Amino acid sequence: MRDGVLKTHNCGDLRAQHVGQEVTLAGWVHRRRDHGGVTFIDLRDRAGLVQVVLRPDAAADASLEAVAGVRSEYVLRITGAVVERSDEAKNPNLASGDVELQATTLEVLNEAKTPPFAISDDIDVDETLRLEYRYIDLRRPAMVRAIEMRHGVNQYIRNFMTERAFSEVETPIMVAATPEGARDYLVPSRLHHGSFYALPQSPQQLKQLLMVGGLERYFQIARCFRDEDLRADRQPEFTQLDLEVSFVEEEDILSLLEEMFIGLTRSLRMDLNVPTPFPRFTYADIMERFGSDKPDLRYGLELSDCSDLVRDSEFGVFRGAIESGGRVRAIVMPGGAELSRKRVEEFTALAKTMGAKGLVSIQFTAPPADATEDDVRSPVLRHLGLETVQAIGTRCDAKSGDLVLLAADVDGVVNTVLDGLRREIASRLDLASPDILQYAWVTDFPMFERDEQGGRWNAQHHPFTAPLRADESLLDSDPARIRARAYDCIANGYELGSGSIRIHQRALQSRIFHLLGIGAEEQEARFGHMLRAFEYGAPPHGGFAVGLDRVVMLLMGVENIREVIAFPKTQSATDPLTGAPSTVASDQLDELGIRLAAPPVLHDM
RNA sequence: GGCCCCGUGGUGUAGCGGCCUAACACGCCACCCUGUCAAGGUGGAGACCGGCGGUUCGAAUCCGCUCGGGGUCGCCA
Repeated sequence: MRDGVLKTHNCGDLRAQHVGQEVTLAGWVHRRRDHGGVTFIDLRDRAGLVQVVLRPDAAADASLEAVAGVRSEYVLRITGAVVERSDEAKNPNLASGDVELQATTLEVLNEAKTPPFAISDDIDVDETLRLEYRYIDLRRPAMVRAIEMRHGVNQYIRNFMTERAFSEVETPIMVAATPEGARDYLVPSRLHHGSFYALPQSPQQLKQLLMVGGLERYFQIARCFRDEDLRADRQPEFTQLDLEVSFVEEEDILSLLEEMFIGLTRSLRMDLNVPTPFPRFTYADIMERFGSDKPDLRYGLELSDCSDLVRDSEFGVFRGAIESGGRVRAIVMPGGAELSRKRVEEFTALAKTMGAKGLVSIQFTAPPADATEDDVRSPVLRHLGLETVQAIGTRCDAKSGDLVLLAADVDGVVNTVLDGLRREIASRLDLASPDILQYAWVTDFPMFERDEQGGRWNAQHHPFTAPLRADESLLDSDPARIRARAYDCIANGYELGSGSIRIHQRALQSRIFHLLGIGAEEQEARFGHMLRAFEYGAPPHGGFAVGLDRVVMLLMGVENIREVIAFPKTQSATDPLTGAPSTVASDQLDELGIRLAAPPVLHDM
């Protein structure tokens, strides 16, 4: 950085090479050590810490006397000489620890109240308090690193995309509401009472229109908004790398993004192991093997289908589940045979919270193939018989000392339950290495899924996704079997992004809308602009969107998206710092033509 | 909407029916101390235990409701 007026150097940047120079620093008092005659101040700025020595004696400038009143987080400007410390006085724990500043003048730029919590990485502070005082929390080194990591990601992406002839295009934040998909955040219109803008869930339609507009290669680091319940990896507003390309097929998009992810990770986290090329799975395959479309692939723990082994057994729970269209599948916990009954019951309790009616356990203290009844501990040994139990153990590839857990239900429930158990087992056995970032692709998603009532079809990805060419013939006969030209990127158990090849022909798009239960009139009202655009020479195109908050989260090795967002919201979507959302004055509502159905509810702590 | 966990001085915890007019560490305040770097020494201030209502002779400790926070299932085209 160019020498400034208030400071010539950063505190954290001072090194032996600066010895002999007179410098002026400005920063915060990280710590003060008053020894009577001499006082040490660790002065902190964004770059780090440096020790300043102040000796306010008769020979010194009178300004140094102010050090007596200096407290933590005071903002100081200090001029002095950079000197090398004596060998005994060097501090190897500090990047600038070989040198220190001998202060000649001191200026208090601002005083500070004692902060509500310590500015330190190794302290565990209530998160609401951190958010209420986020401007103090951001001074912690971990937060500084996270913010800088975000910047690094953004910068890498902009360079990468620019080098490949992509143009960054901004799209509107106030758009038309889309009843499809997630709940919209709405903005009332003053000029059109009763009408609302929506904040975009993603720039999906606009980027497709950019393709029709001939842009060919678009990207944007775009803010997206979805009014749904929050999670550790979900915020109501989040940032996506949004991109769209014309004249491409799946392979173009996947290889472009794979190259980007590899380069991004290696340039920002050289120490991380990134297995390449990224493995690819079809949706059907990955669901069968892991029960999830975003499994953590740093460990195995694959699932096994045991339905055929128990179909004819006397155990009614299994038989019943299969007869009503379900299956019996299993996961193995290596070494789980030594768990007490109580510990095994914990798995059952966990499974029940995820919708399972129960969970069947089998503990093997011998290889399943030649286990006797004495080598098997299971509440259903008698119901299934030793032979079946042996067969289950063999099917699951269980070893002596392992625990097999079986869930019986429809696929949806079994997948949720076994995915949950798989994560829990991996967590207990500490199977996920923090040194690996294991990316993977998932392709061939189903095009449609039934809504909750099992009635009409919904688009699994979104209604502009093209069907696999080979499956187009099923449009009229068997929509459930149609696969979409959609793909996800996953990493370490998170969905990082998804995309698809889009429909670019009006006839096919209209046909899909019909299948989704959107009639001609509704199509015109809600999607007329898209259909019309497709009539004016829409090129084949496809794209992708990457959840950048999650990417930064993985690169920082944290498990919470709020740790990499400067001003995140709480689980109930509030901001303790600014008080959002807030009530508004009644004349503000009057202008918008809005009357509240009920008086606002004010909450106290 | 469901389930689980948490809520004690500024911060983090302990206490889990009477010994609590609440303990410990860090921080804070004052004084001492010229080389420390999580400085040190001496002394001191600071919470009525998220809120409300019950149970009990008696509650921070038990119960109910409620508010706030976190995790998760549903939800997230």
